[in-house]
Amino acid sequence: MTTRRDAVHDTLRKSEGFRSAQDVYAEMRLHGAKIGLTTVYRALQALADGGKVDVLRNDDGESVYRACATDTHHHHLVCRRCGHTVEVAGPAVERWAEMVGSEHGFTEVTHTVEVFGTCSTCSAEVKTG
Amino acid sequence: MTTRRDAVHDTLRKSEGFRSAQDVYAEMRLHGAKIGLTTVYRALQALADGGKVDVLRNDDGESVYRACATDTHHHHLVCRRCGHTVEVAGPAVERWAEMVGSEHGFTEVTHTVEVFGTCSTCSAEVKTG
DNA sequence: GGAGACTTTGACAATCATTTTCATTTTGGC
DNA sequence: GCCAAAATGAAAATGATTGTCAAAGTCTCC
Repeated sequence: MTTRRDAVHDTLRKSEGFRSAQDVYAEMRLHGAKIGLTTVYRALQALADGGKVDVLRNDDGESVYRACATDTHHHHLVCRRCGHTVEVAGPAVERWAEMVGSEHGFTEVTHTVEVFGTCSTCSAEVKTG
Repeated sequence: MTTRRDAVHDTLRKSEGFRSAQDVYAEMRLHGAKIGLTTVYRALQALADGGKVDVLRNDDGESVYRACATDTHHHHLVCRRCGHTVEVAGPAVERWAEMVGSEHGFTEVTHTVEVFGTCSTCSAEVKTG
């Protein structure tokens, strides 16, 4: 029985940027889906555990999710106004993190890197509007 | 009247790694300080706003704070077991983030970079214990 | 020294995302 | 059809954070 989980995954796929669990839930209900908030949370966690979606925390500390195009390790460049997200690979950062870690004797080094900015569309709007 | 705020700041200074607001509050009470949870939150926010302390989110989504040695922009290498924290500068990362942003037409680019690992002390413990 | 204005404080209630609980439903195998 | 295991979801619980508001502290001006 993975219908619900698939539905959640589909909803994420159709979204441009990162969406919160509450967000996904609200959208699914809007489109008439019969699903509970609990299930959305569980589906999202399962997808994240399985590496199917990426998770990060927004400024409010909420978990936000995104179905990413690539399976490989990558980071995100997120517009802080419209949420538009670009996936970026950064071999330089990977190497840097590894190096910094080993320099200080740390092992099993992982890292979180997120880049925020204002995308061209939004910065144009700010100027005109 | 900045006594409380200073007290909060002092408590942070005495700490090795990142501490949550609840944590700081509990510790201050332990040491006999008469202070309210609300005030700790407010003090921490004020300090963070003023750039006096660094904030990040731990895996639980809690805000954690740290009084850092340097005023300049830097990142952290945090031991995921003991919380031991090393401040690291990473010009390479700064440049990378800037580059990635401008490549995609993003302006006002900021970034968050945190590196987690297991420090030498802890990895030794894991092996023996 | 004291009055008044303004800020800080803190107990408590309110919020809000997330998790837990638990009874019901569904699915799959037999 | 029937049973066991997994999935579902409504409602309650949790827990960090924020808002409220009255009491207390601080400062200035007299």
